[in-house]
Amino acid sequence: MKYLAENSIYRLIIYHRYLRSLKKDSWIISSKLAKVLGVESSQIRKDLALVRIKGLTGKGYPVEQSLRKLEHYLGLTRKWNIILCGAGNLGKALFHYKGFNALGFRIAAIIDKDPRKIGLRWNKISISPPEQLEALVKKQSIEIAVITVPQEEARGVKEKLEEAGIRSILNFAPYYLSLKNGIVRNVELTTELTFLSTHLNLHGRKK
Amino acid sequence: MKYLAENSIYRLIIYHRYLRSLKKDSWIISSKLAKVLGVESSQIRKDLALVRIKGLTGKGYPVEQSLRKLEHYLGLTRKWNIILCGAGNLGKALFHYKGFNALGFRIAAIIDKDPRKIGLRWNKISISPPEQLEALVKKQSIEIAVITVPQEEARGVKEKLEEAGIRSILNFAPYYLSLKNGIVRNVELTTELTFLSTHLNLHGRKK
DNA sequence: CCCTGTGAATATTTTCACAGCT
DNA sequence: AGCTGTGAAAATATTCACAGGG
Repeated sequence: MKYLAENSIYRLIIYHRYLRSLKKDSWIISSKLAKVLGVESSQIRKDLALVRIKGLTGKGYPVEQSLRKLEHYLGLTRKWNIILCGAGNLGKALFHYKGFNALGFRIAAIIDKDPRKIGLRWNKISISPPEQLEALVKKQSIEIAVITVPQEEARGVKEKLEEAGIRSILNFAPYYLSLKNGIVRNVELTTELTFLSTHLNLHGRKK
Repeated sequence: MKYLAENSIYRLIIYHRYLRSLKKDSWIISSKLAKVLGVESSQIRKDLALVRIKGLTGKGYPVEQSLRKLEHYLGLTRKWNIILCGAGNLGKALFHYKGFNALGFRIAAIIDKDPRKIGLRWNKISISPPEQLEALVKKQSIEIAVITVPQEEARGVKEKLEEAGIRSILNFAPYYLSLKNGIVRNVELTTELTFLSTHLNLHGRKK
């Protein structure tokens, strides 16, 4: 399967989300999508071509069929089991976030090292101690991990996940992680806020 | 002030975080930082040169002085007031997240349209109705907004913020936002998870 | 005519390679 | 000897521009 650049994947995900909001039997033209993302329409056409989405000249792209193709390439035609590491405020907020079930993502296990939390249940999923991480990953066929532990524990958790064979991590801890054999998406509140402060700092006062 | 590319800003933020974990009177060499991010050391040297951070040949970069320079360029030498829009689970988790206070970020106002939440206080900050958004922004000198409302409300909130003169938004709602005169960081759980599923889907089975 | 598909051109980002300082 | 600073080269990403299909 052809290599997709990170930027293209990102845009394809946005297209997918946008197309889901349209009527299935309608058509969408590349320049409309281009405006959503603020890029040239040729960029959209190239992205779509990468995943074999074909348009009709003079007409645009068929929404329903394009959605199916996108789902296929983005891995959204199947279920993905997730292990949530860290049952704090953020973990809880993510757990209760509704949006991702519709895309096939399901939190199938939760771990936390706080003995007061172990044994508690969130919607029938019980919170387990870190020792059970590997067993849970195997038993529940988990392929994705979400880390919401504090900074100082992030590295240890990552190593445990690595040993358990996890190759995809979404990390919310303020500690930059990477995986030799896999991918980590580091999402960090302070990084994002600092982006904003930098922009205000450098370009903020004009106009 | 010189233009900084988005990627450079991102890396500078990571350097900043990393340097904060080092002893102030120590030195750091570019190849060490390079390993953290998985890029070439020349990249680091170029990034640092962009913000006038100078190293000593054969020795590296002085940690303390580099930190100060980074703080200056990243806008971390002053306080930034934030308005949190949406007092749900995610809003609450972010509100209680400790890490960003140390960098000068402070949530100074909270709005929510749910009448049952209005008037409640989180650590002395009371939850206000959306009608007060503009007044709060003005009175508290707020320059950054964090959106944690549901998808269907995101656009409306953004427009209110825009009218109130906000130019920097961190958006957690699953609705892609952009600002004519400003910057939006769109952070979305399902987008990030889909990134991971895409990678597993395309490259997952090898090795 | 309107819009896709795509080579060619341009712009941007990253890496290479090495001169030069201490 | 060890590491910075930086032009030059290479790799990537994006836009331009237009041929061609319905």
